[in-house]
Amino acid sequence: MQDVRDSLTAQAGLLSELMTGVTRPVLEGMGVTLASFELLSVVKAGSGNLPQAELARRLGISAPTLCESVRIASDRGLLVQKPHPTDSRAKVLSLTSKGSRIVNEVLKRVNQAESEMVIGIGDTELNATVDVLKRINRNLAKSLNHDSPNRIPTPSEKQETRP
Amino acid sequence: MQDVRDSLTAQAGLLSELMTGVTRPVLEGMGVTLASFELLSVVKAGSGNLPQAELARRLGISAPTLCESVRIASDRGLLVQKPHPTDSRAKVLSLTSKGSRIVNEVLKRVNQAESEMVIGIGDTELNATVDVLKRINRNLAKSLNHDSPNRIPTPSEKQETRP
DNA sequence: CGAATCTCAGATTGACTGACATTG
DNA sequence: CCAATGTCAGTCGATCTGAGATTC
Repeated sequence: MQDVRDSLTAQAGLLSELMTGVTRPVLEGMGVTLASFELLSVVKAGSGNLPQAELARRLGISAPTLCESVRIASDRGLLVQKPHPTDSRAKVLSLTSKGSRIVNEVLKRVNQAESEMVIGIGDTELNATVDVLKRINRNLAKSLNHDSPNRIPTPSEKQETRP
Repeated sequence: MQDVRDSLTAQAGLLSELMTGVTRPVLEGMGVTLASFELLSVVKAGSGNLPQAELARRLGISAPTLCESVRIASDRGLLVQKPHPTDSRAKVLSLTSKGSRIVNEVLKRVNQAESEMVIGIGDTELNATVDVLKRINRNLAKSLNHDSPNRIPTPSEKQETRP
């Protein structure tokens, strides 16, 4: 039966969808879009010392798009741009207290939802599930890299796709 | 540790992302957007006898958005509109052979990826994983309905949110 | 008459490519 | 001189809300 594989992707997709259903109302209540929140998250993860180009890479968006996102978040007082300490082409981003507060608030709500969602499920089962998902993702990533080299290239590794 | 819960959502999200990474290049190769493909999928699932309003509900988009999507897909010869047999307000959609061919092609590629992703994973593990995911989603859906009634209402169940 | 279906018009969001100045 | 960074300008795809015509 293909049903198992099929519902595996379906259930994983549903889980993701439900989780964004958790974050969406929280973000709306704070007047922040999902795109802005994702930006704030990677800025936080980068501890305020990553240049915009690297953040764009991590978010999987283009530099101009990030630039616009930064402008919006900056206008709303969620983050600030500072010159890069050693490379004066680059700018690094860091969260304001307001931006930081928003990220923490959303993460708190997400953690709460994550606690609720595993009620009645044992640690052994949970670990086994995560393990299987990881193996599946490894397989999937391998088969992706195999027949479609869609990776986001870091700028130093450029190659001619066609001469 | 919260790591287990945390990586659960992360891995589920990654799986979804990787799967869209599978479909995207196939769709691009056929000149079809993801939104169009999703429309074609639900049209196929509805066996060509669902009115647009119901399709919009299933896709979670508004009627005008669906109307526009239909126009695009119709212009490209992927589906056709026909009058509803009994309700002359409504129109039903059905796939053209071209639209049907595209859906089948993408599904074939998805099935192939799904086969590859479970290599080396036993049936028992797989079934257990799906089972856990289903339970998690049930918990999550319950907690969502609880503190934010965000369901898409079918038009006959309307209620005043505020008088 | 109220409700449902579809469509048109206008606005918004988030992404893209291309071009450009500045700097490494 | 070439590569990388950030930004501006223009465009596009997918969504929304509001309004309207038609039909149940």
